[in-house]
Amino acid sequence: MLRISKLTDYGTLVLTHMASFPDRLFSATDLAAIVGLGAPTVSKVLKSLGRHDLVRSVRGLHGGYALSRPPAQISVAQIVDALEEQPFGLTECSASAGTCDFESDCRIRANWQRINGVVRRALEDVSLADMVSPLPVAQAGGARPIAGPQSIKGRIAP
Amino acid sequence: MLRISKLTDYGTLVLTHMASFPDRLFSATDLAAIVGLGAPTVSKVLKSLGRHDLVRSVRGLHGGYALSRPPAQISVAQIVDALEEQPFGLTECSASAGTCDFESDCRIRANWQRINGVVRRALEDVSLADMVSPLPVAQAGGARPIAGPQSIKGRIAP
DNA sequence: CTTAAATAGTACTAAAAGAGTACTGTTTAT
DNA sequence: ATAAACAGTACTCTTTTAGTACTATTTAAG
Ligand code: FES
Ligand code: FES
Repeated sequence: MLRISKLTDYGTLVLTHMASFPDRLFSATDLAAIVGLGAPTVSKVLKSLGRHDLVRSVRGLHGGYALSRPPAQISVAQIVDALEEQPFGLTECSASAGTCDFESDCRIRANWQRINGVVRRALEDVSLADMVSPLPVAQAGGARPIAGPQSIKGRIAP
Repeated sequence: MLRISKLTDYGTLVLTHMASFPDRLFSATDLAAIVGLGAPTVSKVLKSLGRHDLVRSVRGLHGGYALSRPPAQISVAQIVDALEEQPFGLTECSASAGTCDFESDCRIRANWQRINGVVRRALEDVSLADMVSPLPVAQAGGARPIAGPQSIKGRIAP
């Protein structure tokens, strides 16, 4: 429905918080508490982010996660790529080749790919650094967790 | 997963074909055959498009559908609005107010709304007229139907 | 060298969304 | 009167998403 998945949304939320304190190590449990989500969910998100080298992990006692680069070098597009399963693109045919039998004769595929390009550029243009400090046009507030059933649960449970 | 729904994709496909012959009346059955989809599905899409005044319908014998305005005045954004259920926006909180308890303190909501704006503008900038004739950067081919299980079915069945 | 606090990985279950179909009603030219 | 076409509704099946559970591995600290 032209939405990013909730996990991706959670990812931006968690990373945005981490970007406020780059270099600092956070345990998944701490982050979950801060952000108001369930610990297993945050854990899942961080593991995926780690596989894509957006965060680095330290195992063992007193381990945790930290950003793997400065916030300015992590874009929303990279977060989306890390947490969405499918390849980027608004339609299946325009996202990856070979999914449509009539690709070669497709009249509108090129247009969708152009649209995809614009959308992607919009996501690339926003970095974590932009997320913590307000953008030119926008005004920002404090910290904030995410809505939905599990965030409420996560909020109630310790 | 950052995709438009298949129905929306079908909508662009059907409308693009109709845009090749503006003012002409097409029955849902004919369009289904042309485009290679199931008749009930195309019917469903056209009904939704009609409710949003993108096509006008003529009932009764020899009835059918035609574009309600010139192709240049119908944007992809309008098609998306007509066929997607949810309000426009990449995240739930940024799409509509009141879905998140912590909206007032949200640090990244403004940024998502800015991203939404860019994405929406990209969709508004492409019209049906652009879809039939290639855009500056792209080259086009002939006609083409859509992939997937039901398109194959629609293709096999008369 | 044992323990406890962490991450890593995998797999499962349940809920939501999406897609397609069926059926019944209404309109209208012939 | 009939048949072709749109209108509306509601239902079922499938796919995707979300969340959780469980087990293994790592490592600082005592
Ligand atoms: S819709 Fe399949 S290639 Fe264009
Ligand atoms: S995530 Fe809910 S308002 Fe920002």
